[in-house]
Amino acid sequence: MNPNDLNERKLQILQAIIADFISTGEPVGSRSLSKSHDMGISPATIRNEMSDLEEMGYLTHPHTSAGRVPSDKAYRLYVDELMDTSQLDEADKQKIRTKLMESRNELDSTIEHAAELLSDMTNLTSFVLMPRKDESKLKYINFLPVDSNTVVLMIVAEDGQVMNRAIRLTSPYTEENLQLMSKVMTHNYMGKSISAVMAMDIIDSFTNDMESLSSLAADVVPSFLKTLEKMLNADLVMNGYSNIFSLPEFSGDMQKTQQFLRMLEDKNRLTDVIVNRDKGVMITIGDENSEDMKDLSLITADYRVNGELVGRLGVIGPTRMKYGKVTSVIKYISDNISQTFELKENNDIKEEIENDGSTEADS
Amino acid sequence: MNPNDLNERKLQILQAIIADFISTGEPVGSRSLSKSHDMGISPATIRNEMSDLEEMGYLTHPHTSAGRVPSDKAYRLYVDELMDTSQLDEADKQKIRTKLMESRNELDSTIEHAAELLSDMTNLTSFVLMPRKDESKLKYINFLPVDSNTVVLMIVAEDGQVMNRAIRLTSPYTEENLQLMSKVMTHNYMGKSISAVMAMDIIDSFTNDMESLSSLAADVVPSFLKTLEKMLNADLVMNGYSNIFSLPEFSGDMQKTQQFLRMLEDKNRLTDVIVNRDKGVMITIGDENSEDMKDLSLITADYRVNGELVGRLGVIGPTRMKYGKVTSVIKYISDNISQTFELKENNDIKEEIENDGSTEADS
DNA sequence: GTTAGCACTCAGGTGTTGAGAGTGCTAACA
DNA sequence: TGTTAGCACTCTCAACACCTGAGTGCTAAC
Repeated sequence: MNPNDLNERKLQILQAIIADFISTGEPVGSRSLSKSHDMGISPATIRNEMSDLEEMGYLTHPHTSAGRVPSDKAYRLYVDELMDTSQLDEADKQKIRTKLMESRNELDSTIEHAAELLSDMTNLTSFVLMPRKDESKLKYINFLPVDSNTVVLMIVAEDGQVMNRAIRLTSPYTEENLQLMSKVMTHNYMGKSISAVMAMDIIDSFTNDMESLSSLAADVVPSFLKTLEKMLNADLVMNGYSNIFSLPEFSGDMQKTQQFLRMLEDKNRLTDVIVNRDKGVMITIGDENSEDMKDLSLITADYRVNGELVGRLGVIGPTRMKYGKVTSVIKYISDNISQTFELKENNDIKEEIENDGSTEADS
Repeated sequence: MNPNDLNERKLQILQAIIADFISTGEPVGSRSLSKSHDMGISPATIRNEMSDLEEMGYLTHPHTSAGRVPSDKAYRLYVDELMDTSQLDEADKQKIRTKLMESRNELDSTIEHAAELLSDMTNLTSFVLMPRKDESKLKYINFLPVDSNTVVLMIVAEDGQVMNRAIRLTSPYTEENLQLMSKVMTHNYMGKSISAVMAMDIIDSFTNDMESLSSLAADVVPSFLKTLEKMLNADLVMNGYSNIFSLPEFSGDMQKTQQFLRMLEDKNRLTDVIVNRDKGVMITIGDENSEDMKDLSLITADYRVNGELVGRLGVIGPTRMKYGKVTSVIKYISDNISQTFELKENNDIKEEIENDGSTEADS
């Protein structure tokens, strides 16, 4: 359990095995290990140490005459103690900065770009959770006429989120009713959080107090609720799901591949898993995950907008992944997003370059 | 070429081969054919006919001692002349109607449901193109303040489409400037189509005429253009991409599967292909498609909203698919969407059921 | 024109075999 | 006492041969 169980040499051997296995995907044997990493020790000695490591649960054996493979426990140790998380060279950093800068005025595109970068640079499947809005407060509700029996519901929240949805009415409306409806709803829900509004008994308040609106309300309220729900549901953007085909652990095994893709297709489930992870950089390996991801690893990190923790991004792939590199990439990207969307006060250095001095506006 | 080249018996045999192959996926031989379809003819005779059919290009041979497989030309003949497009039983129809009814007030969810239905019932990968907006005209443009350096741009079109996007400004704004900007832009672009606005020289008009807005404009206009572009880009919803794993043509062949999934991952390309298809139900088989889809078939159909052709839906899968069934499903779904979103005047029969008479509103 | 018979072909499954990589154990060594 | 060489043993994997079943094409008879 305790890494202190392992003497220096065991640690060194374990690290070498993990490094070799991560880069090749093949079980590593004592002989080849003693060749590739010159550690002044014979294969036989390595075998003895390996045998110990296996007994301690750090290594496993696919079959008698195969080399050793790191266990989830070994990866855990590696991630906690051994790996190098500063594996990004300047070129990689530059690439990330450039791509994220391209769209630095718009959160949505930035986030899409982040997902692309993430899957490109790790060669894994990446995902980004769009900003969460649980506690965002409603600002106003508006109905726009479209045609004789269609209106658009528009919900605007204080944090700038706008959500809209076309609604077909079962009975005609009047302009006045529509405006009244907008006013009443805005009045009722302004400043309240989405979840608070959803908990209210909305239909009733209309049938009781505002009879002239009750027919319109009957059409509109269900859509209103659904739209609120949609605002709550964090939107998951994914990228690079076909990357797994280039990984040996999948390319031989159709069933595994299918399982993986089916798992990804269940976005709700995946969103759930991601939402419920710890803050900060979190790495879960193999059986630390739930059953259906028990031979996958998940690495996630948060990003902030205006200093507030709003979203999460990460990758999913086989337990054999380049933890060091991947973690560095994720960290760098999430930090970069957070910085880009820092409060204005804190980053007037770079931003002002674009601004050629003709500023007239002033709040 | 001409199906009239084929006498009654050849047609019958061809149809039988296609039917068998579609349902099993195995090359069909003369002997097994004479067993399964009793057509009072010996295997030897069938062999002779098959040989003729092969010479005419309707059948191929994976190798000497395998059975026959229909060619793309055979499928084309089958689709044009032989297949039965009324293969939906009442249960299927019911299922479609029910699911689409669930969300009949909201176009967006209806369309998502349509994609789900389509992939479920065909066991293929389905896609639905959201309503197209090339010619929709702008109604107004609005900017909502969010925080000291973020605003939300909101574009509303006459057809009820609303698009919004958060913009971070490089310099502060004033409420007045924001409102002025909304007014000016609304005034300039109201009633113009999206494509027309995109063709205009927007930045210039601000730097010349409205100096006080030029700094704000510099921040806002690029995002405005990007947003318009996004409104133009038809949004593609896909479903059931992992269905292909259950098909024998893929489940043996990793490379083919990978190719298929990579093709699906390039949404822009796929959208392009779908947008450029003919109106109505269109079936393209194998090499009738572009190179990268040359052993796939594509079936698409349009749906209308308020009588206007707005979107398209369909499936993609191996050339061996149940053309009759699939076509029936697609047709039924697209008709159903179109009906559900018919102009109110034409479908007051069903709709009124939900409406319990307390209608007060009246246009 | 249709059919039975027959020689021929080929993919795919099964069994065998040998090479290669690896382990574990033992005995000798420093 | 820890380290190492040597060796027997194990297991996978690729190659090879072989067989079977399904199918074809051709020919000759009906």
